[in-house]
Amino acid sequence: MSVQSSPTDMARQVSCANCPLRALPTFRAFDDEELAFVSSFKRGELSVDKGATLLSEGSNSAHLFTVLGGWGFRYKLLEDGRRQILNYVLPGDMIGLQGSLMGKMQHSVEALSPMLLCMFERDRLMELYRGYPGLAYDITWIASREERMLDENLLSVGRRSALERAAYLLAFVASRARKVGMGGSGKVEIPITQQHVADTLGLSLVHTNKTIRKLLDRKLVQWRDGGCKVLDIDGLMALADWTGLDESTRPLL
Amino acid sequence: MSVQSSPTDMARQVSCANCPLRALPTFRAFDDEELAFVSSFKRGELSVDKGATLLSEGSNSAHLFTVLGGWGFRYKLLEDGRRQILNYVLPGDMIGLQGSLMGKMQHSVEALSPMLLCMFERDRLMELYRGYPGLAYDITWIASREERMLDENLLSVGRRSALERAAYLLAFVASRARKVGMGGSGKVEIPITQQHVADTLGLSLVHTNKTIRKLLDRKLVQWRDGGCKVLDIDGLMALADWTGLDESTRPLL
DNA sequence: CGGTTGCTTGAATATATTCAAAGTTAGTGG
DNA sequence: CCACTAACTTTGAATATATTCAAGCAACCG
Repeated sequence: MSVQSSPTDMARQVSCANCPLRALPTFRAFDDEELAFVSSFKRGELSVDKGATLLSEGSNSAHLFTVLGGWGFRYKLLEDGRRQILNYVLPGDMIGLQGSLMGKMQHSVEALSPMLLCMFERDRLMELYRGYPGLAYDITWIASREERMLDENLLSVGRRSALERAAYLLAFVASRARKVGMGGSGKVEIPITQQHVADTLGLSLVHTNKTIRKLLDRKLVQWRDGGCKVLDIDGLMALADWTGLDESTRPLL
Repeated sequence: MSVQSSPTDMARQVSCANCPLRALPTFRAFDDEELAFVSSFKRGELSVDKGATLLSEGSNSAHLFTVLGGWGFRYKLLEDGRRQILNYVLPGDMIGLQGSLMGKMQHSVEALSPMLLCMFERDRLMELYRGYPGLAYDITWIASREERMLDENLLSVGRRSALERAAYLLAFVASRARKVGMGGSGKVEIPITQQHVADTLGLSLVHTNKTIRKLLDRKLVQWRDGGCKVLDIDGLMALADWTGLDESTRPLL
């Protein structure tokens, strides 16, 4: 449950070519020209504490981010405070794209742990589209991937039982985390509270607690240190009738 | 509840420049060059009956479509047959983009009424990205718009009460329909059954029926001819605490 | 130590599902 | 024109699932 975050003494700590994320097999290789552009597109790094609001609904953010490290989540609120968590954001994910394309943000993003982000300027997005069609295609691909994850989440909230939903959620987040090297060789530990789980599944806190208990009893997960340690992803997947994300590699901007 | 669909005697019935949809104020104006490319990108028209499956989960469709007329919906199934409707598709919407970008379809699309679609070849998508960055941007914008709608749907299914959910759904679909000229000067009639509503809201058919009854009692909608006539969109919006899609204009491919 | 945050529990209540059946409507074929 | 069917809507009752309310507990922090 740790994230490397060092004080921001320089505007540019990690060069894109040496980005540790890019070395992971999940991400497709970029050629030199693409890498050079992405490097120049990068305007700085942002590091935030756990609990920080990165982007908020209704605002008109001038930036676009790629997560370098840490965990976060996207959510929406109703007037009276009811909250729905839409998806989680992990290293390699892009945030703020919706806002960059369409003006105002329609959702908020909050950090679940300390986070380190790569910052891009939305104004240069058109330049990317003009000069780098391959990267433009990648951005559409990334938007489409988010859509696919939302489809799955909606299926889950709409049609799975509480137990299946919880199993799906934890398997889903843990398997995404694995792919970006979180948890290393051991088990993934997700830094969420049961309130976050409740707000993702569309259930009350009390009922979520009782549902998670069943997963604990089956030894599929452990709950500790204010987080969830996922012991048996395959078991969770079987319980939820979920076959996993069938991604081979994906782009990293 | 009618859709103009004439027999397909020619491969190309409507030229893009004269596309009746394009004339609507919802859609942004395209310049001649863009219009010429879109026209050349178009490979034909597809007209299908109510109930037809346009795209199905797991398949590897070679095509991309824009809806010219009629109603449809996107959905996913669980192994045991439980169905979740993810979103509705209306004239001006693009379908099959996810499949085109990422290979296999992860959801299915079915026609709710007779539909007329404009067909594009996925192989030429890269050509579009290379030669027409403005259109490439538009496609990303379209993907992002779908994501935004899914965010709203997820908020609704996860956090709204049954009554609020039903009100939101009908207001949402009706207001999208209005924008593309469906219903003309009168009230919008949505060609869905209560089973569709149930599968969208994540509720059982029986409970959905009892919930819709409350909307009927409040005279917000009427149910007839196997469809829903939306009488009072503002009333539905107020009930659901939903402020509407804040779109000005959007691209039409 | 006192305060806060997060987890846990039981009981009362509310919401939603399942089961079973019947009514309605439009369409089909005799 | 009528009987028959299929698809959709409606209803009531029994049951299951989930929420709310109300406490209490454990860990952590200043």
